[in-house]
Amino acid sequence: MKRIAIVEDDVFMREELADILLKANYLVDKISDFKNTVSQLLEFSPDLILLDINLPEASGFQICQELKRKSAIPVLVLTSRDSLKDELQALGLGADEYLTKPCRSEKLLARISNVLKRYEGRKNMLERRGFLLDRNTYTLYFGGQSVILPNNQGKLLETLLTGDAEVISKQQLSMALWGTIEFIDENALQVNITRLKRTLSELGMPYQIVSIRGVGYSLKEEGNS
Amino acid sequence: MKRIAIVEDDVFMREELADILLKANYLVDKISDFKNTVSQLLEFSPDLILLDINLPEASGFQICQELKRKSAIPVLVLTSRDSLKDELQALGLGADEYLTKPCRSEKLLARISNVLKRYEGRKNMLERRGFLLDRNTYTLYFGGQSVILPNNQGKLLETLLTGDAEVISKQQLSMALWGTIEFIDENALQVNITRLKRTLSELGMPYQIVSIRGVGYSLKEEGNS
DNA sequence: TTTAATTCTTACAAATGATGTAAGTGGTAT
DNA sequence: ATACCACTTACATCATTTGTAAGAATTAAA
Repeated sequence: MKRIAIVEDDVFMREELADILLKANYLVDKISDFKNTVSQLLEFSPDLILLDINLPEASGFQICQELKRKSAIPVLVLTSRDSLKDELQALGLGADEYLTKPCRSEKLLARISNVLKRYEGRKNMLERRGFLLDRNTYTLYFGGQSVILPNNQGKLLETLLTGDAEVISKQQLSMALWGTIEFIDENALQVNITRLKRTLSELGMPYQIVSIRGVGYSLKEEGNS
Repeated sequence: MKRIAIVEDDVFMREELADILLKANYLVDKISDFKNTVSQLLEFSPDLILLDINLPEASGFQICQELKRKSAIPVLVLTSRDSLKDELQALGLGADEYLTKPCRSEKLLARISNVLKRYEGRKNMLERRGFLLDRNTYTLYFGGQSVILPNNQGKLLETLLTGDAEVISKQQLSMALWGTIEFIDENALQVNITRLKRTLSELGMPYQIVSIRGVGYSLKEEGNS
């Protein structure tokens, strides 16, 4: 059963949407506090997000942009602002669908299942910063290319990407590779990192693995210090 | 530069659309004969298809369905029939987008580039009959699973799929595997076919490779004789 | 039913690729 | 200057892929 998060400040509208979705057999997460909307959403990690544009604290546009940067959850913008400009902006920010209220519930449901179908089978796909990584086979997609990463390199890239821009400790990486935190073989880890570095640079990726002395590694955009 | 095919019987409308697309820097293929629309389209193999529903010979719905069965080209249905029923049907048949005429050109272009972006990087993805095969790495996606096929099995499945339901000769398969038609090693081919069979059945695929005595092989749906 | 052709199965060996190990080089902070 | 940490390279081991070969099973026709 799919989970859908509703981001909508109007209580009446929110409940109506929730009702429609529940009747269509979806699980519903309702957001009512718009302070840390994005972190709340990531916490829920729904299969789809219904997003209003007019919100009290932040703009729906900002939320959409931030969501798309941090996750691969599909976003359906549902708003009463029927302006072409808004629609273009929303789509430009990566929204997957733009619908205007009022909207027939059948239409809404059709669009929702259309979007969900699009993302079907991408459950084990990790999409971050232009990377698309199959967490199962470790096939990596980037800029029209595709490469199969060896298992170890795949695990490393996966943990570096999910850690999201932060520094990843050697313990974490060791855990990902060998499932244990004891007796870390620093050298083996080192060699595997080197191999991943080589693979990424051969693909011409604008990222590079930076070592943080005594701590671990971090995946940084090229050029940034 | 992306190629877009226009399937629209109204000449005035067709030219207007072509004009809009050309100005937006797309290459345009115009279909004006609606007898073998699908084969014409597959011949063109555009990056996207603009499809009208009301057509003289066949229904746009049929065309959409057939297209989606035979190819992975995105279809944007653009019609003057503003009925929810039509929209639901079109989306149900796999259309990627449904817009009603008249439509602002900016909106059309935004939706087009949205759909194109969705298909970006899927250039070397072969999508047939529920299979999704990366022709580069031979990573196979099916029903939420993903597996890496060994090179030979990948090449075999690729040729079996692109040959589209027909019988594929041993010559073709031999060509795909070793790049030559001379000195076909029937046994080596045989062994590789067996291996592919095993892989597919392990994945629980509803297809099976049937041998056509003296000719070659064919990929058939399970249960069909 | 018998026979010959074709297709299939299985096991094995060579080639390729992934991984850990080890020894030595290079860089950095105090 | 020194000690520590990070990096490079080469090599041995292991797993996987692939062609080969020999024999079993299936099919079609007499």
